[in-house]
Amino acid sequence: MTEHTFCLLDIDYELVNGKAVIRMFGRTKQGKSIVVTDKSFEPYFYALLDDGFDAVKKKLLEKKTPDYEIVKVEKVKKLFKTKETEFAKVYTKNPMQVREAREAVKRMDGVKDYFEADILFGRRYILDKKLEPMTMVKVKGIPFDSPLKVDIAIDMNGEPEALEGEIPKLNVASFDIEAYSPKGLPQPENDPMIMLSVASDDKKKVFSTKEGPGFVKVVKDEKGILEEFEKFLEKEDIDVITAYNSDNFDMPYLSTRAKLLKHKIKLGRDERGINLKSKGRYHSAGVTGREHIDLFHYVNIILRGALGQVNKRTLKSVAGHFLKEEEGKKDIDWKQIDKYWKGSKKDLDTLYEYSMTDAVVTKKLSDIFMPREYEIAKLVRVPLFDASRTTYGQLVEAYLMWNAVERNEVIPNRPVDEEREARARTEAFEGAFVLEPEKGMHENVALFDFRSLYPTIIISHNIDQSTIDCDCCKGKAKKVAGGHWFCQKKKGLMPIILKDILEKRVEIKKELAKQKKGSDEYVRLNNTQYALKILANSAYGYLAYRGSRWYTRDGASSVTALGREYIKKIVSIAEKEFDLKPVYGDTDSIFITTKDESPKIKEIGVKFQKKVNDELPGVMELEFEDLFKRGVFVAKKRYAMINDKDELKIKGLEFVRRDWSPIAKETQRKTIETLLKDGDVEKAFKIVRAVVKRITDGDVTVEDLAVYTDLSRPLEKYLVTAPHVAVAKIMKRNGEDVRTGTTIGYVISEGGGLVSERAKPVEGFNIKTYDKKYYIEHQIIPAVSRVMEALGYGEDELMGKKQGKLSEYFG
DNA sequence: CTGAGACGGGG
DNA sequence: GGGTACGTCTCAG
Repeated sequence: MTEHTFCLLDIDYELVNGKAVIRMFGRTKQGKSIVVTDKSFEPYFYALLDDGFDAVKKKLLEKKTPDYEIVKVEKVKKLFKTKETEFAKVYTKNPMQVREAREAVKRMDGVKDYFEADILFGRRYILDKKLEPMTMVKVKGIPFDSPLKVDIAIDMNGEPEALEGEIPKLNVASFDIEAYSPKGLPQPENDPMIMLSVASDDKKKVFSTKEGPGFVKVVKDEKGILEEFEKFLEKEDIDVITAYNSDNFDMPYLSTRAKLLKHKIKLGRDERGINLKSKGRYHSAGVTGREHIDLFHYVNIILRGALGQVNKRTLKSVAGHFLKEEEGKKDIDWKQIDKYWKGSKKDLDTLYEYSMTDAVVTKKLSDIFMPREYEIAKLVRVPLFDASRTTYGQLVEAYLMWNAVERNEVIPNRPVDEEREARARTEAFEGAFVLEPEKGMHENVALFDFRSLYPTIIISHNIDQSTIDCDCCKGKAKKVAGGHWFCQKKKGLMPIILKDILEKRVEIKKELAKQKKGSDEYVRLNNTQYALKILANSAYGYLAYRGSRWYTRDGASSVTALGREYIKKIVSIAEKEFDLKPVYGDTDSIFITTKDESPKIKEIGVKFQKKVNDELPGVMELEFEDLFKRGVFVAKKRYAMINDKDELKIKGLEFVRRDWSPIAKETQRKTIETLLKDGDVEKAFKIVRAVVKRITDGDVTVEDLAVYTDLSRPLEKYLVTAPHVAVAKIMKRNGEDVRTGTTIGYVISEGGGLVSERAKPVEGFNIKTYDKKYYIEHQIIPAVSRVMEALGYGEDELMGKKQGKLSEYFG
């Protein structure tokens, strides 16, 4: 018997003689890859009874069907809707039988319902054994010969034990592929892969078929590229494979190419290929024993809010956001990849550089993102593979689930389809309160906001599925805003875990303050507190999420009702008790200044904040956020601010979308910056007028006007003829090969009729024929008008139709 | 305003 | 595989 301590990377199971064997994959303290099997774990679920346990047990064990086999029934006590309740714990022979068994059991006399019959076997194991993915586990067992590609294989004896402590260094590699496709997005059925690049901590390689710089390893053919990748993963003993949008692109591509080349692709620690799954819009690609993590999910889910709508979620944009410039993505025009590939040696080297950089940039991003993902997986106790692909709601749910198990509470079922749909159909309830802004420019504005408003409301008022309108407090508990009451005797699971999350976060932030900025421990703690913040902020949404196990729509609407009450209350305190001027407020924040907009707001604000906090219940708190020297409020949710450090805070104004021309985007940016930095409306106005004049005078380039959009499907599949579709049709008639993925660049030309009828291809566009009126009225003016209107300038003035008060400048 | 349909990332 | 499913925006009616 040997003992091993390893970091739990992944968990799955294998059927051996009709029984499930748990497999844990990881890396030991000593840096060896390991698989640990456990043959002793049995699948089960709970049945809620309304008849005597013994009678039901007898019936269950007697039942003989080919679909499932009930091997054991035990009597257990669990908390069910806050009350201790008796359940039958029903064991089946293997996990796949649970689905059949649960329905049959539910149909039996004496059984009311089943519970916890929809939890994946590996996750069940983690929950029951109280393990945490991405932390250390100690096991004892017998070594055995495994066909898996691991250093150590152990068949476990006894129980696994979760341990505190650092995890060993994991072998992480990033990869990226390039394909040869003369037109449009590469199609794996037709277009070969020409190179694959990998980057780990100490290796950087491109596998391809042509000679190139030192980092290129030349192979015979495309199949050789696949084999070289497999060899790399095996030799470097890779634990985590990361890439960008690889669930949707690279992995399916590799899979299809391998199939066409009649090559059995083996990227995992066993002989199986890539396990591709597609559920609706979401795809996943897994390989046994290694974690394939697509960083795009992290960007798309976790960073969504942080990046805002302006920033695209392309690798280039994300790299630009997180990496220093010199580390950034090399950019080549990928429409030209085929030309670089077939071109001169210099062209080919450029392509190799590009391919290599893509893998390196991805690796650098994974160095930042993966440790964050580790902390998330650990906190919610879901294997990294799933945690990295999981939405906010599911993360909260996972956290509730392990807490329910720890507290011996029954986990509520997920809603069935009809219930889900019914929830989706219910009318939306009133959301947050937004204070109508005082439009225009303001100076010396202080911003205060509630620390975790919704979580603290849920905690303070004990809002939960199990506590809302409870029988035990009927008539006794006071109804809160929104008209419901919440149990005064028993705490609900959601308030309990939220309190726990907020307290943990405070602790970690204290600890963080003691650490040296940038140290390993600092980064780890910072990632943990970030993950806790994500969880806390997602809790409210989860209450009203239609797929939620702990759904309580009325609970969620009570949260917003209380939120409205609190924010209105502080607006009133600012006005009535401190004679301040609230200029804007949204949900949990308030922008205030003094009546004369003086710097005195700084001192008065301190007193205001203290007064508010004295009145708030325990965990609730109003915090000082920032002081702005100037700001322009345009409308609800649309404003731009600048603080003393000259940092800009722009919200809602970036309705610069991809169908906007560069000249419109640039004009909007310049205008806002000028307004905030100089506080000079006239100057901003001049900028707009100058651009309008440039357009009128024809002083622009095609690139100023061009909008680029990709075709997302075959041309004939478009039902609506958008401008880029119309242009694609023209290009096709001209003999060009336009297909899915082809980027269409177009400019709007002058003339009559629909915009789409006047859209012309960028290439060969006669700059003299652009539609001046369109670019002024539908591009420039809309981009700046909302801001300028808030400052008292109408569209007519902007366009110069009316010689308003600025005629002196342009007269 | 409401409902249906497009779209994201990837080369 | 004990999981069946996203959120946001635009445009037509």
